[in-house]
Amino acid sequence: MTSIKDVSRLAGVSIATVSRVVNGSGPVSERAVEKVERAIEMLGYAPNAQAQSLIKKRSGCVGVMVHRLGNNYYAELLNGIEAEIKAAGYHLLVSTSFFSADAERDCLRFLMQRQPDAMIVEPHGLADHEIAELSRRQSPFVVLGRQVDGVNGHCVSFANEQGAYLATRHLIECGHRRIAHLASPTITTSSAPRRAGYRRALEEAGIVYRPDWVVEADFTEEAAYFIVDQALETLLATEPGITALFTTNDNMAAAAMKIMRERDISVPEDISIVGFDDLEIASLLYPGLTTVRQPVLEMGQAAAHAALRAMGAERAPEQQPGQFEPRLIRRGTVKTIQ
Amino acid sequence: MTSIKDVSRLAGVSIATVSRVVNGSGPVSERAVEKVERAIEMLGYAPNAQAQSLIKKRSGCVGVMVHRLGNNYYAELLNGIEAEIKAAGYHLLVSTSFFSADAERDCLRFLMQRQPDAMIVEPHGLADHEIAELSRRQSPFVVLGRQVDGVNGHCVSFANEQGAYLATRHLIECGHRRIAHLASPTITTSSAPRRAGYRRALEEAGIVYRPDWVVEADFTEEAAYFIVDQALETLLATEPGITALFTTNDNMAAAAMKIMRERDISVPEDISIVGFDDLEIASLLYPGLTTVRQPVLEMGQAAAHAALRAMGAERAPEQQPGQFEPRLIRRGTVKTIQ
DNA sequence: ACTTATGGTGGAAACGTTTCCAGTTTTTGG
DNA sequence: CCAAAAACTGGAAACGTTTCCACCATAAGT
Repeated sequence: MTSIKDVSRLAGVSIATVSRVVNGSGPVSERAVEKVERAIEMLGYAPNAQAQSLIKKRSGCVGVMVHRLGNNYYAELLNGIEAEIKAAGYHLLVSTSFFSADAERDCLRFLMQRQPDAMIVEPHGLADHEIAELSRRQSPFVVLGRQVDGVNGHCVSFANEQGAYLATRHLIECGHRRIAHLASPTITTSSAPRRAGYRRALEEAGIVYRPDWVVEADFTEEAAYFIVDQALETLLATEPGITALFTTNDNMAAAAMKIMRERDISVPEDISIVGFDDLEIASLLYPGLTTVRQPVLEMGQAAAHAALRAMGAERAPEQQPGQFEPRLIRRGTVKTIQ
Repeated sequence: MTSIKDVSRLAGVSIATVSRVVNGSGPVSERAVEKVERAIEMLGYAPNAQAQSLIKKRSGCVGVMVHRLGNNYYAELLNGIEAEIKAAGYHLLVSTSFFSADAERDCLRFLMQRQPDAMIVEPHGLADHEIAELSRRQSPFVVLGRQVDGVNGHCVSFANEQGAYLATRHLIECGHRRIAHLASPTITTSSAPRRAGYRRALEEAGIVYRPDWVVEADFTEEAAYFIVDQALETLLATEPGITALFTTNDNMAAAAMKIMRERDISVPEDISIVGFDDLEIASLLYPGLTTVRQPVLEMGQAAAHAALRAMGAERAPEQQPGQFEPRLIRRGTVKTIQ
């Protein structure tokens, strides 16, 4: 790697002068500019970003922690984040933390050691107080997916409980009373509120909540297929059987629809389904998936905006809401019965 | 931010000693270890990764350039890359370069300035010679998606021409002769070979190639929907109409299926469809999408392995093939006619 | 008791930059 | 033509580390 020293030597000027022409700071004679530029060209010199950020106090990077990359939900989220961050001239340092508090701690430590100018994290395993403490170490700090008290920064979240409530209430309004719930693992932040929303809608309608009708499946689709398959096995065996299913996300709903098809159970004729998220797949499936819209892209953008604003970026847009609200999207997987 | 100096001061030892206990290098007395550890604990000290990699010659990061994040194809690819890279103790520095040579140059420059220990890039706009030249600046350098001559590193690619040939031949074998092709923009590396494979199958069967039957659509799904809609408008209007469609990827196929449904064109009764990639969505759609399997996850892993091997990582697996081969996956979107 | 290993320690150079300061040259205005 | 201002330049410190080297003890072998 060629350094600034090589350039200064070749150009016959001092290091300071090279630095000035590279950064356009301070006055430099035309003659010197020319010599330096020629030397840079010849050597293919590019400044070492590590050395730069060591002395300036900014790295030009935003650290991002999410669970996985290989998932349409996170793809969408990252898309929202990246577009905004990049437009403001920053770049992304991404790391994943599969579902475990330890992995999250490791991930965060790694990211923070690189001195990012801001952090955007989506914690699941970490407790609130730990997140709050961490947020004090890194100034712009935005947490995605939940509101945590005492955090030194911004939180961008979604009204999961209300979303699940809307989904379940919709099924109830369509005459369903035997409604199962395909839930995500309890470590997921959205898991508990979605279960709660489901339960609230049930109880509000005077329907008794049956714990054996909420079954847990993994978030990953590959695993989901088998687990959903197994879960449905049990669910479909009960007498009288369920007439509707509320799944904790669209991917699970898609897997459930496939499994039902394989078992000659018609959706929505035999069983109605409501998903969650309204990812692109929801509109591509047949029948179109009735679901609860979570504006994932916008949430990513909001997180990025919050970070940019806190960094004092020029292009920092106005304050966004901290919590996003759900909206029911009716398509073709719910049938009105009786 | 607390530095090693703060720790050394608090512990009452020299900077060198602190460094030794942090890294477990060199001999340190038990007493000193204890004092230093207590000081680290109290201050919450973590070494500055930038300073570290400035003097050691490694950063622990692998730079990755892909086009977009918000796409199931890239999500899968990144998943493959990240899992392997992370397992070897490295982390990802990700940046996207929307389809333009300039954006790719910028992206690469940014990434390389951070002195990654290796680079994994998926170029589209850049010419071969430029990539080859770039590869000489950064030692472990792996290029994804195409084989480029003279590159100083490894290439992981897919036999796109053959894949498109298989897809088209399958349609021909099922009796189709009026087959259209929904293609990706020409800047995409996979675009030309897939068009060529489509054409080869046609000509091999003595079917005349009609340029007006290959229409171009954007890679992004949102745009795809409208463009596919428009493209199909023209395609479906021709007399005698097409009986089959080969799309350049599964997302486009999914969009096409949706559009056909909206127009009361039955798949595969009225029109057969073959996709490309075999992403998860292919098996989730109804009817299941017949497609050409591209092992995206494995390709990501292969790229990561190549990088790790070149970095001399302990956990570097054996040599992977440079080019992956296609395989036709038959599901339900192709009907045998006549 | 005298050399020789050994364990422990701190000083200082180095990594590649930016930036302050002081110095030198050039320009400007009278 | 002279002083003052402005333009330009290079030296050196600083950023937070690691690591080489030298030093001092203490312990071990003759």
